[in-house]
Amino acid sequence: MNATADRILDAGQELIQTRGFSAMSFQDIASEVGIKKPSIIHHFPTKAELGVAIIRRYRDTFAVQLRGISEDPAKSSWEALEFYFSPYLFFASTPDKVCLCGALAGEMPALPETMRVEVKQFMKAHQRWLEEILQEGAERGEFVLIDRPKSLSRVIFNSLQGSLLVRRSTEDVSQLKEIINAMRKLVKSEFSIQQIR
Amino acid sequence: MNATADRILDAGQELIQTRGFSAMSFQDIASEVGIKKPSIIHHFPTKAELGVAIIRRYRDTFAVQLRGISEDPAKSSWEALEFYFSPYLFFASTPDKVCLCGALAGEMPALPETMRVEVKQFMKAHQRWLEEILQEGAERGEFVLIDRPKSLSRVIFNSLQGSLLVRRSTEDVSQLKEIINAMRKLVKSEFSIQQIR
DNA sequence: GACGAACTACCTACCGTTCGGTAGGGTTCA
DNA sequence: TGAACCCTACCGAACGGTAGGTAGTTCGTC
Repeated sequence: MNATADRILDAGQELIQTRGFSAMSFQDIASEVGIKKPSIIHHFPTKAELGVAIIRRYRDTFAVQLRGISEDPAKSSWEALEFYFSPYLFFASTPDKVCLCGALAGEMPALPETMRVEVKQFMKAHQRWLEEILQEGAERGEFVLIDRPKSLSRVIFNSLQGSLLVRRSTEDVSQLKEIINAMRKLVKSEFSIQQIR
Repeated sequence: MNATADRILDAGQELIQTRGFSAMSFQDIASEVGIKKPSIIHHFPTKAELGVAIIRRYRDTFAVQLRGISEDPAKSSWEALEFYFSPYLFFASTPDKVCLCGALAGEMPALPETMRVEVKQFMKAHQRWLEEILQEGAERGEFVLIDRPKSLSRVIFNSLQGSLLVRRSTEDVSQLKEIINAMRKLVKSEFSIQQIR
């Protein structure tokens, strides 16, 4: 019983995450939703405005969920981190989906300026969330960080984004799971250290 | 004094690395090289064939250079690893360039089948190279690996690819340098371990 | 309660532009 | 003489977006 505008956003997001913004057309969305092309333009006057709306909705829902966890004192930092991993694990279970911001980052120079602004804010928010989770987990003693939270959050974030990207080009579907396992170890220092200089 | 075909490949590669294959047109290349559009088609009959030629050339030159290092007994595994890092560091010094295979991986579902095959081989070769470098370095005692070479090579490869991607969306240009420093530490276990379970 | 204004949602038909690609002619040079 | 190279002039299809119109709903006013 979704409104048409929502179904347009759904179809558009799906197409961006699988094929990319440049390769997605109004016609593709129209076919998916079951309406005609100008009807989409009725709801979102330009392709750029549609793109901005998709990014904002995605970021907002993610932000709300994450804030819900971080502000709940019953939830541990570990649970927050696992929640942060969960969408990546979901994407990895699909044939070709990647994180929305990763997909858009891949075609930044081709995006309209209004969308670039949104993507940048999106990226910043992601890195900040992750850094806060690590920082708090370290302060609580849940994590034993192998490096500074800022540096570590970048390694984790970039690895996850890269994994989704690389996974598309390898038959190997387990790659992201392995990366996430490595990241779990990274924040708990569970590696079997052979030698320390 | 390059031949026209080479200049077409140069311009095409540059455009893929900055804007992507889908967003690159024959007209863009023609303008860059200073010839007309059909002249490009004279050298490369279809866009897909041009794409394949660009990937093969890129992969071959990289493979030759890397083999030259790995087969030179005077070169250490550390030097091989640094050589592997070097193109990423170069890309990071440009405004928007990413690794060719990373750029293409981002639009895999939109690529012609012939190109997808090449990209897959490209990815496999990269991961194999890196794994061999790590393996050999560990056997020589140059590296002290914090995890299995296969798992570690994936973390490194994905982090590097992800860094180039993410860097486009952040003002922060130092991000890739930090990642590479973290990776250097990762293969030498130079982290200041706070606690080991 | 009746009625017209205004609005939303969606449509058909079409615009100019750009896309990848084709046909065929002219020039250069071995 | 003929192959390699580059050109002008096209093509059909698809692109984002516009113009104009038709239903159906909402709402203020008498």
